[in-house]
Order: sequence, then structure tokens, then C-alpha cells
Amino acid sequence: MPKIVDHDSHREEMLDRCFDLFAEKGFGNVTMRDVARELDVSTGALYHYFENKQAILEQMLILQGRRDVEEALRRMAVTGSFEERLKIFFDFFKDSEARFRKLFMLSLDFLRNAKSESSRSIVYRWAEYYVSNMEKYLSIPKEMAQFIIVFFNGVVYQAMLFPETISVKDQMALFSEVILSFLREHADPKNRLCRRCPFITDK
Amino acid sequence: MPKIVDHDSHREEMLDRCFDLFAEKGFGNVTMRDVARELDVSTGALYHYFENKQAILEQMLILQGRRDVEEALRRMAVTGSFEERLKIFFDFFKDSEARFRKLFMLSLDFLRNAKSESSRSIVYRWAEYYVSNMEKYLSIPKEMAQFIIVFFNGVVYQAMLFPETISVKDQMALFSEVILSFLREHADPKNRLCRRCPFITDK
Amino acid sequence: MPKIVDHDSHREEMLDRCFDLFAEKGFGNVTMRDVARELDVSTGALYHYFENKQAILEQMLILQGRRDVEEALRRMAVTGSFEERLKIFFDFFKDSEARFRKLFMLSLDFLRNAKSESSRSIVYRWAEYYVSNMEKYLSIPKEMAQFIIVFFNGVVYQAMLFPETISVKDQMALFSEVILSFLREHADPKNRLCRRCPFITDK
Amino acid sequence: MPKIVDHDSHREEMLDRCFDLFAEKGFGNVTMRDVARELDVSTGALYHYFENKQAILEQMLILQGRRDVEEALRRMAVTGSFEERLKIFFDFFKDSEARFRKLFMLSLDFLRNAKSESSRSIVYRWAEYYVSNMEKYLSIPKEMAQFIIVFFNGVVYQAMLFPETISVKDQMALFSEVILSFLREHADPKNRLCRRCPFITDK
DNA sequence: TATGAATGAGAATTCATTCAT
DNA sequence: TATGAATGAATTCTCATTCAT
Repeated sequence: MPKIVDHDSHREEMLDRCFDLFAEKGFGNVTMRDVARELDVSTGALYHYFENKQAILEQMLILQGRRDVEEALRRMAVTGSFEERLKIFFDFFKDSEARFRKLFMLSLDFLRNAKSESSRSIVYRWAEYYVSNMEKYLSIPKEMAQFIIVFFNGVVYQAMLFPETISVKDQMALFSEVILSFLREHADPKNRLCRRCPFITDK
Repeated sequence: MPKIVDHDSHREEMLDRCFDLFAEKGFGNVTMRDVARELDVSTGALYHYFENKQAILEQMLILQGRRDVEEALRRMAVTGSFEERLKIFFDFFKDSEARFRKLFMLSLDFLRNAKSESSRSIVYRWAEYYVSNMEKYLSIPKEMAQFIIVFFNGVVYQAMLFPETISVKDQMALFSEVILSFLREHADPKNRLCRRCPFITDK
Repeated sequence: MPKIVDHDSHREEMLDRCFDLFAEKGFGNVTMRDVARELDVSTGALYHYFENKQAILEQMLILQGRRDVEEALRRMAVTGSFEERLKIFFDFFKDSEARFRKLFMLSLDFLRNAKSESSRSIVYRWAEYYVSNMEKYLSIPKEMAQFIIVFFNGVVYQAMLFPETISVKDQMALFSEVILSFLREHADPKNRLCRRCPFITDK
Repeated sequence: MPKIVDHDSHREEMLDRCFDLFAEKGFGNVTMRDVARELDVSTGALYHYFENKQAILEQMLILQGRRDVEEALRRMAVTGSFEERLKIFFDFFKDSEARFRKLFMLSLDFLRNAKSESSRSIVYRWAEYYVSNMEKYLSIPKEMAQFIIVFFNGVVYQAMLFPETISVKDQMALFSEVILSFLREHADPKNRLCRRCPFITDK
């Protein structure tokens, strides 16, 4: 019984330790030997913990996705005005940019290598969970929560592909300004959701 | 007399015909055999037109990127109010979403498989060219042009990974509204560029 | 009919022009494309003159071997004392060293790639012819003629493999001295062949 | 516990077991599959022991060359008169003719396929070592040691290419006679080296 | 005849996975 | 459990040869 626990925690440690490797080189460009070397184990040992290479990717995505959500929830424990809460989200993104970048790449690798539709649902659920928490925390419509995440992912892509032509910081600042401006403008003075467009309901 | 083949045009046709294959399965998951089968030629013939597999990816990205810019320039020939011009851009994006999705994936594959830094500059220049044309056409600051592209890419990613949880159409509509609202609000009544933030100068 | 002649002479010219290529890189390391490029013709044209790649090697060996024998016979037209005639032979070798080197390499390539025993006889006959002419010209026993050729080939090998550690000139001089010394010592005063050992019968 | 394999000794065994294959067919005519079949292993296993095909050739040449030198040194442990010592050399050559033939062919393959000049130095050093040991053992000048080796190589070539027209035994006997005759004739009665020509200093 | 694009078998090499120890 | 040698199918790429034009 304790063995099992050890096994699982060992597995998680392994997934952490080769997260960068997969993210940087890409699933297809990493060999099991690379992984074994990185983790300082034999290739054979790898197969004690993971059924096959694909399983590493899947479990890695699940684990890191979970880590991400946990960290998000931790940050969302803090309350305050809408602006403050939105800022927490932006800060979370800025602080976690490196991990987001890796998750971003891994999710695409996963998508392309996923054998079954059912395995893709792993990612779908993760996104769903994320959005619904944002919705509640920021008191914004689902559509707007998705809107924010869309932008974040756009920044991650742009920063990865054109690191020299884009300033993540500036783009984030601009986005913050744009979205706050929009939400304020559409705020219902009677504090109700506007039917025509998504907006904020703040106390 | 041998069969006269316009190498360059044949090459382009080939690149067009296997664009989808690469985009969907990913560079690493496509074999030269796959490509040959798709193009209905022998593997050997492939090597008459492309030095190696990597070269296919590179030339494909260059070609499709060029196609994209050409189409964008064609659309930008139309003039009108800022709103009209912005709409043209949004329509362009909506119409080309399928191609953007493919370029999006290929650009990432390219990034991960590019051997030299110099080959990456191919992508950099493409992005640069794109942004500077938007800048001129829409009379918006560079930062804002990048902002729009960032969002587009975010939508592409989101739609690819979570096709069921996101409505591209709705996100685009929301983005249009948000950005127009922002730009209008910051429009300088005296028709000059505001220093503090990027905005629109429309007649 | 004249076509045939042209054809043959053209073939010979081609064989001359790619002799170096084969000798330097080796049969297996030369592609038909290489040959075509060297001769400034298409690969298809090559197949009008030669049945296949192997045939080029065979015909090249026959032609260059014949050239060699012809040149040898030309030189052997000169008469004189034994020393003078031997010198002619040594000079011939020194002058033709570059060609010998090439024939040396080609003959080994030929040996290894020859499909049938019968095709090898090409080389055997060439050697036979060579030796019997030396025999007559120098009035030495066959064994001694072979002895000289053996040494020449040894020098070719050594010079090719260890160009910096061996002096062809010095080795040739030494060999000349050694062989003359031996032959003189064993010369039969009554001008007859000594039974016990091969030697020279000079007038 | 994994199977414990002495990599180096296994590698040597492999090199021994496919020496003939390479020598007979030639580097270019042997496929990795051939090698694997000969050694009764999978092609993949081959790559555990050798980086690539070229490496097999190189290491084979180094190993067999070393073997050769070791055997030569073993034989040179015996002392005696000059004639006796020379005979030991001739016997060594006769006994090792089959291996010499193989080394001869491999050295040429090596020469033609060697990528860098530095890798050629492998062969140069081997020759150097050989000659300098002969020099010491037989008390003959370097030039004369080279002379003997040149002849040996000539015999190897001739016997390989014209097995039916040449008698190795006879050629060797003749060479022995010729060289002894020469050396005796030039022996300095006062036991000193003659300036004009290389010769023997025997007690 | 000449061309050179096309063919496709076959080469070297890689790598996920297995399994004897 | 752990090891890492071994497997062999699959991959990229080459090249002698063919053949439509």
C-alpha cells in the first residue's frame, strides 16, 4: 500500500523533471533514451512507471494542468474589487508564463498524437474547469472568461514564435486597459448583467 | 525531348497539395512515403524537388505565408472608414481561418525543427511584414496591430484545441466590439494621435 | 557504318574523360549522375554508350590497359644494351606512374565487382600480354618479368597509401641498383640461361 | 541485473568475425544487414558497438593492424644471424599472407572513404611503426625496410589480381635471393654503413 | 539519338519497446 | 524492481535504370 503511494509520487516527480525536455524539444523529438538520461534511470525503469511514451505525455499534461488549476484556485482565494481580482489573474498569468508556454506546446503535441477521441477529453475538461472558475471568481460571463484565455494563449504563441518583435508586458498592459475600459463602459448602473453584451457585475 | 517541367510551379503545386497533410498530422508524424502517396509520386521524385523533408516544411511555410500576405494586400486595396477597414480585416481572418490554423501549426513545427537561427528569420520577416501593413492600412500603432494578431492567434489555438467549448464567431464579434469601443473612446477629438495610448486617427 | 565508328570513338573519349573520376573516388563512390556531369551529357545518353555502370568500368579497364600496352610497345621499339633497355622500362614506369595508380585502383574495383569469372579474364589476359612482352624485350625469364611488375605495383600501393613516408624516386633507384647487381652477378659468361636462377642473356 | 557485456572485448570479437566479409566484398559492397547476419545479431545491435558503418572499417583496421604488429614483434623476439632474422620476416609474411591481403584491401577502402585527413593518420602511424621496428631488428636502413615492405605489398596485389599467373612462393624465393645477394655484395668489410647505398651491418 | 523526370528497391540509421539477467 | 543489451520495423534518403517526349 505505501509502495503505491511512493510509486505515484515518484511518477509525479519524474513528470516534473522531464516537463521542460518535452516542452522544449517537442514530443516527437524526444527519445525514451533522452527521458531516461534526464531522469537518471534506465529505459527499462521508465516502463515500470509509464506504459509507453504516449502515456508520459498524457500523464504529464494531466499533472501539470492540475498543478495549474490548483495554483489558480489558490490565488483566487483572495477577494477584492473587480479590478483587484482581474489584476490577480493577470499577475498569475505573468508569473506562470513559462509554464503556460510549456502547457501550450504539450497540449498541441497531445492533440496531434492522441489516438482516441476519449483521450482528448482530458484537455477539454481541463479547459472547462478553468473557465468555469474564472466565471465565478470574476463574475463575468463564460464568453468573457474565454475571451481572456484566448488572449493569453495568443500572447504565449506570439512570444514563442516572435520573441524579438513582441513585448509580452506591453501587450498585457494594453489588454488590461482595453478590457477594463470595455467592462466599465458596459457596466449596468443597476448592477445587472446587460443582455446585449457580456459585462461585469461588481458589488 | 524530355518532359518539360516547370520546376518551380510544380514545386508550388506539390506544396499546396500536401499542406493539409502536414498541418493536420504534424511534421514529425508525416513520412516521406505519406507525402509521396498524397502527391501520387514516388519517394524518389520528391527528392527532385526538395532537398530533404525539412526543406518541404520550410518552403511550404514561405509559400503559404506569401500567399497569405498577398491575399491580405488584395483585400487591403479597398478603402473606407476605419470601421469598414477593420471589418475587412476581420472578414479576412474569418474567411482564412482554416489556412491560419495550418500556418499556425506549421510555424510551431518549424520553430522546433529549425536547425539554424538564420532559418527562423524566415518566420520573423513574415510577421514583421504582416504587422507593418496592418499598421499602415488601419492607421493604428504597431502595438495595436500586434494586439489584433495576438488575438487572432489565440482564437486559432483555442478553436483547434477546444472546438466544442468555443465559438470562433462569438469570440470574433466580442473582440470587434471591445476593440472598437476602446479605439473610439480614445479617439482624439482633434484628430491627433494620443501619446498615452495607441488609438485610431480617422477622418 | 561511319556512325558505328563515331560511336566507338565517342565512347573512348568518354572513357578517357571519366578515368580520373573513377580512379580517385572509386567505382562504388561514383554515381551515374557524377559521370554524366563530368562528361557533360545526360544520364540517359550514358546508357546509349554503356549497357550499365559495370560496363563503364570494364570497358575503361580494357581501353586504358590497351593504351598502356601500346605505349609500352612504342617505347620498346628502342634497342640497346640490357641496361639501356631496363632503363627504358623504369622510365616508362616513372612517366606513367599516375596512370598506373589509376589502373591499379580500377583493377581492384573491377575484381570486387566482377560478376562472372569470365569477365575477370579480361584482366588476366592483359597481365599475360604485358609480361610476355617484357620477357621478349628484356630477354629475361618470365619469373623475372613478373618480379619487376610486382615491385612496380608495390611502389604504387605504398605511394598511394603513405605518400609522405615513401619516396618513389628513391625506391625506384634502389630497385634498379638491386636488380642490376643481381642480374650481373648471375650472368652466364657463356651467354646461356642459368638453370638455378633467372638471369639475363645479353649479347 | 542486466546482462554484463564487456563492450570492448565483444567489439573486438565482432571485428574479427566480419573481417573476412569486408575484405572479400569490399566496404561498399557490404551492407549493415550483411554484417548483422554474419555476426548473428540485429542491425540495431550493431549500433550499440559502432557509431556507424565507417567506424567499423576504422576500428577494424586499427585492431587488425595492431594484431599484425604484435605478431611481428613476437616473431622478432628471436635473434640470430642476419639471414636467420630476414628469414623470420619472410616466414612471417608467408604465414600471414591471408591477413595481409585483407589489410591491403581494407587500407585502400579506408583511404577512399576516409572523411578527414586526420583519420588517415591512423594508417600512417601504423606503417611508420612497422618500418621502424624492421629497421631496428634487421639493422638495415629505413629505406631498405621500406623496400622490403613495398615488395611484399606488390606480391599481395599480384596474387590477388592474378592468382593463376603468379606463384607467391617463387616470387618470395626470388626476392630473398635478390636481396641477400645485394646486401652481401655491399657489405662493408669493416662493418660500417656504406654511404652510397643502404646495406647491412652484421656481426 | 538525347533528355532528365520518374521510379522504387535497397541502403544506413533510429528508436520504442522487450526481456534475460 | 532495475538494468541496458537486443530487437526489428520503420524512417529518411540514394541512385542505377527506365522511358515518355
